Amino acid sequence: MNKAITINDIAKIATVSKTTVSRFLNGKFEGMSEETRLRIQAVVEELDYRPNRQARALKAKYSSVIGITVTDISNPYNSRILKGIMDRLKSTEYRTIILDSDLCKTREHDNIEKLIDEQIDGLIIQPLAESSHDYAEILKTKLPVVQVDRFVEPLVWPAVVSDNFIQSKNLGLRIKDKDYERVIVLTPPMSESSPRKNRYKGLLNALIGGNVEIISITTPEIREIIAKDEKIWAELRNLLQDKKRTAIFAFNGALLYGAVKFLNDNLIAIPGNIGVVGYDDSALGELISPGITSIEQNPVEIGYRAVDILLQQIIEGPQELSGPVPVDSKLNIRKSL
Amino acid sequence: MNKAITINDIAKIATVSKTTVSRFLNGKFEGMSEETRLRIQAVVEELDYRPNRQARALKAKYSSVIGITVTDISNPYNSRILKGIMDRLKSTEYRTIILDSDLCKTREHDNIEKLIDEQIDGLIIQPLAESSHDYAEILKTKLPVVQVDRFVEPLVWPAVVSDNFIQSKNLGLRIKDKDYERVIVLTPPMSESSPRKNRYKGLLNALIGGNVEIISITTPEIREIIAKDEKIWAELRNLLQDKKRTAIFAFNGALLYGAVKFLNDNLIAIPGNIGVVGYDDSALGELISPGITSIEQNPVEIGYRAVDILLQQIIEGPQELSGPVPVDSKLNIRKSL
DNA sequence: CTGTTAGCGCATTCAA
DNA sequence: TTGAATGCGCTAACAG
Repeated sequence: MNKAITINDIAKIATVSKTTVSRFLNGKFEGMSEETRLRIQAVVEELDYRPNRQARALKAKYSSVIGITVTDISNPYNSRILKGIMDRLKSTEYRTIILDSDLCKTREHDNIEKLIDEQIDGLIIQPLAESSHDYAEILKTKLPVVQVDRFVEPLVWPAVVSDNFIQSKNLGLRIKDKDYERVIVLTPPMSESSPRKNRYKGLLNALIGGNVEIISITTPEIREIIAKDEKIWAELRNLLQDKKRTAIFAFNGALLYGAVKFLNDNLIAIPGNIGVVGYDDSALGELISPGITSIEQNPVEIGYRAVDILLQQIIEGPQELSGPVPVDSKLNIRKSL
Repeated sequence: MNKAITINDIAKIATVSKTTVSRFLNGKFEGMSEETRLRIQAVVEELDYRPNRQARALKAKYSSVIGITVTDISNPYNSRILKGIMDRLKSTEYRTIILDSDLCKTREHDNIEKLIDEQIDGLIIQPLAESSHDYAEILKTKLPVVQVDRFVEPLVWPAVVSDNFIQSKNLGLRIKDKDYERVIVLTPPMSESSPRKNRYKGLLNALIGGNVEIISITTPEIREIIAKDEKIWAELRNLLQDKKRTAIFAFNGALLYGAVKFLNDNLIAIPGNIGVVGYDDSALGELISPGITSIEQNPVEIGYRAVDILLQQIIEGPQELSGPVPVDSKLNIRKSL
């Protein structure tokens, strides 16, 4: 950090005013003689000068940083959303600050405040709260926001999410076709997450009026890769006592893997009387015996789209909102159901 | 962003000078009357005042931000390192800026420059280059740095890494015990990564002087979850022609899963004539039939330790260096080898 | 086409 | 025990 060189140094050496250097730095070449431009450029390159971003942000009132809150950064699905975001942003001026809420609403709240303190120009949020009203600290700013993966209602910010309803509906149809008498849904609390709600609705929509029974087991939020909470599996074991022909539908990868493990451990063959299916965050379903039929989302694409929408908002101001932007997911049909 | 309140506002309302407010904010209470302190405190809380971080950083020459570069943020192993880092940092003043090098050295270089521009107080790096000399832009600063997962030599910065040598050596011993005639190592280029080198060395150390042959297949860097590059598997198929009793040792999760998939697809039963083992980034080995014997690292712990060491450096200045700090990994013995 | 001037919000001398 | 003055590095009127 040897006495970083500043705009003043450049100005002095190039024998121009710092205003002119500033103009140069910001690409405002209109009405600047080619000669001075080249002169400044030479000095800048020579000294490998890099403007101080804090100073710029302080003065200019924009920071070129995008804030991001995710529910849990160690979740492989989330980390692929981040990949998409960062990849899309790499060719721009924007930096990101990523904060992990660790599935905790209080922390999410703190994180948002921290990000706002950071004078971010835009926010990408995977919301944890139940309603947009819970985000008063954002609402009272005019900050451009886009939601990813989940969204809160009323829909005041754009949202980019998987096509949960459709895909779960298709799956519901498949379950019906396969003559299951019952489906057991494994999900963390639905009230807190729009995808879960929509997955449930899709399933319901496919099964309504038929004679397939739907039961849900509501689990805690899962942080592990394989859900091992004994209570969940005890409850499942209980339900399975009656030997009904049952499809188990896990709403996330950890529960899906947990279910597979449970069935393995209990030597319950699949797909026999019991079928298993679910959302596969790690995309490893094909390797897990007997081949897990699963829904594979496209988190990288979600990240891409979110950035596009956010930048558009930042540049052109608020846009029309017409419902969440769906990103296709894919049903990988394998053996387990 | 409705006209954010500043230190001036606080000063005015509390009828003190901004100097005093500044002192208050920085906890310099020595020789400040309790009365003014309480008065300022009241106003600050009342207005929910939050100091502008850019201005503070501009003036104070430190930013309270930690920069991080990872090779690939979507890698579940890396995302767990990040989890550890962020988790450890949450109780501190520090923020993080994470940049993804996407397995590309040029991008890593750019990222480091960007981070330095950001006036970071410290850097956590998962290095992609081959030597510390490749990091001239860091070396010429006095920036506190700690390496995670990998390290470059000569060792000029602390490094927190898995106990690669030991664990691979143990594995080598196991391979020898199981009477394999040959081990085929699946790895991306070793020159670029200290863990790979040390895993190889550990294996070698266990096998040297015995009569187990070691062959490596060097693959490209893998970005997918399951390595599907046909060239790799064609080469493996070729080697396997001779029906030698072979242990396949994959140096990362994607290759491990790729190998399992290859063997599945080709109906090669494991563990029979062929055994499989490897580093399991996703920690799903227990679910993959027939149960994959694998090495499970502890990336979260690596993150923790890295933060501890970095903060110590930031606060107390450079510390003695005595080799990389090892973090225990674990050999999960299952069926595949 | 370019420079002068005036801050942005804060921390830090130096005085009082 | 407190304040006035100064400047960090930059951008943006407003002149010229």
